[in-house]
Amino acid sequence: MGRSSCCDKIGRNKGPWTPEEDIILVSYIQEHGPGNWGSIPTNTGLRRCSKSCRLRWTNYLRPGIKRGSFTEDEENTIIHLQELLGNRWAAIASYLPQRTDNDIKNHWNTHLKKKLMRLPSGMEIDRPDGLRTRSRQSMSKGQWEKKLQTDIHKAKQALYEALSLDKSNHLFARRNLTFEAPAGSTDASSNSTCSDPSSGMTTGRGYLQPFSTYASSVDNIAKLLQGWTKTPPSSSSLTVQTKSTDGGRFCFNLSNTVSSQKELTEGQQEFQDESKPNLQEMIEIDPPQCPLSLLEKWLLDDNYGLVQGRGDHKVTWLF
DNA sequence: AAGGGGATCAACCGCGCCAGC
DNA sequence: TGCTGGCGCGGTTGATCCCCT
Repeated sequence: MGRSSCCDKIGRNKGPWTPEEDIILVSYIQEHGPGNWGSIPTNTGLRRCSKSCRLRWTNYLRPGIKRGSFTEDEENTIIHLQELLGNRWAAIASYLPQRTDNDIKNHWNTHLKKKLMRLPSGMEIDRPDGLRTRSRQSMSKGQWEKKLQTDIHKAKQALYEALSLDKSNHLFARRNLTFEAPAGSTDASSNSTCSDPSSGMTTGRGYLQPFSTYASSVDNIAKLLQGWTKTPPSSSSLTVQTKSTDGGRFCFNLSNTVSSQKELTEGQQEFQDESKPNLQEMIEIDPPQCPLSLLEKWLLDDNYGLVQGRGDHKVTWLF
């Protein structure tokens, strides 16, 4: 007989989480930071085991999670990494920080496995960068790993250049942007545009995807936390508007204060990085000094975010 | 309109690792 | 050195959704 599950304890809830439970969990983590999962049921009165709390947070409530369908690029990355690493979903997820290992695992089992099975042996998978990779019988692992590193390096370089060009404008940091998903869109991250009312400029989803990514995640939590706030909104703020899944307009802001973070413990600071946005009916965003520096750090440090396991998704907070 | 079956995905389960004692 | 508890991970389950007949 195996040992009994921690969830088997009398009085423990099982099954789907209720919005009330989510609120309790998010509120607690907002205050104390993630980790020390065992103390959560005790301190919050949640009738959930520590594992369940951790899972709920990492797979669903954690900010920065990108939900919705996988892009072709993401799928190809997963396919290659699966070939390289096997079913080490956490390791694979570390290359796709916005996706959870559970998501990737599910997507692999439900879509990609079948997709690969349908491909005749030797069929090539198109990659957006023009490279072509043979499925199931590709180059050696070492070769592919090198190639992956090169691809990542190229992507970083392109991003770095893009940011260098845009730094002078710093549109999203200094100005009031309106960020809208098309009416009827079920995923704010998939078809969003961002416009700068002062310049009339509109950017595509690539440039501001971090916002939309966060929006899709915030959409889950913000609905639960309407009216809940810890700190008053900042005066110089960035307002982001999107439309919620039910078609109604949905606004949020993010606030980020670098100096205050220095006084926090490492664990708290990591959490602050992730969860800084105050989730309110209308949440406020300060000019994202910290997000940009995080991005810059990632750009400048080859190892940043690439070798960290699932528990250390410090780069999930991308802006 | 109803229901059957496949697809999807959130959540659970059990094992292994590791740090602290 | 062995034990214990906390946590992470991969595999699996089951509820719900969706499509087809």
